[in-house]
Amino acid sequence: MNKKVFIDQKPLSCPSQLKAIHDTMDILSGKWKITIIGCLSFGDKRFMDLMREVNGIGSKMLSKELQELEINGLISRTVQPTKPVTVEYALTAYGQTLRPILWEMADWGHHHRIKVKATLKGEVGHG
Amino acid sequence: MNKKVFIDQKPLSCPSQLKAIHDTMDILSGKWKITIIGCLSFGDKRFMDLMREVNGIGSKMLSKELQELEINGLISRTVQPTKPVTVEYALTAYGQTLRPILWEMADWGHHHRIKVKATLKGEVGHG
DNA sequence: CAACTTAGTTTCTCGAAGGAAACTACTTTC
DNA sequence: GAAAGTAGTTTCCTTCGAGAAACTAAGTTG
Repeated sequence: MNKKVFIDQKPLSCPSQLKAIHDTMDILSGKWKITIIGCLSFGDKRFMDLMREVNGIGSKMLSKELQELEINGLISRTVQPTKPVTVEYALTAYGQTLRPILWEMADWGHHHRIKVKATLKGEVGHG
Repeated sequence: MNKKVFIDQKPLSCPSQLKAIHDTMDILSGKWKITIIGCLSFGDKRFMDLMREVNGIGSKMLSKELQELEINGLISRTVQPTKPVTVEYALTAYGQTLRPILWEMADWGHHHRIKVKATLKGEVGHG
């Protein structure tokens, strides 16, 4: 668990590391994937639920993003034998393993916002 | 430091968290940013060094990606008074704060690769 | 059988991302 | 003064990501 003590000193550029980072980025890329994952982190959702909750998404994009997430094992798609048929999407246990990454990114993004705000203020006062 | 004990239970979808994650993703997006950051994590580099080391990049893209990284404070650009003038790019202390994210992503991407390989083997043996 | 719901797919379109090659501008070396 | 090295910029072109709207398909209700 104190692997980071070492990690923080090392360069992060061995080609295999970069490839791995890019793989992760690719899987999370696309305008809606992270929002969808976030949405499903609250609990299972059906297609129409996601259409309503993911603000601004169209059915084509939702369908495409869900397919990609499913192919990568991050979410599961279960057809329920209801009438009419409904489809339940859920974060898989594997999808949950993204949490550390997503929290690190949320954390960094939050700090970045604060830093940018501070920089702007500094520039206004200065120039 | 054991914030994660709590974090791992919570959903990650409060709009502000998602916004922060997307901010981070945007800053790291672009085909070459991560490779450039990785490259600079070994030490300072000049424009032509990066052209040589970042395989496949063109001068237009390198210039553009460097500008964006500089705007976000992740790298610094220093004109050296040599003849002919050279320009040194370096990871800033702020750029270094991306390390935890990048290592989490490298880690996850590595595990994902192993998992995908295992899945493929399983499918071949099975069907 | 018309209207509505669920869960998508298809088509058409536009703008952004990215690449190749040529060009700028300055300086040193031969 | 031509060639080569520095650090880019500009132009032109192609491809990819994404959106809007229409359409499919199956079942349900009145």
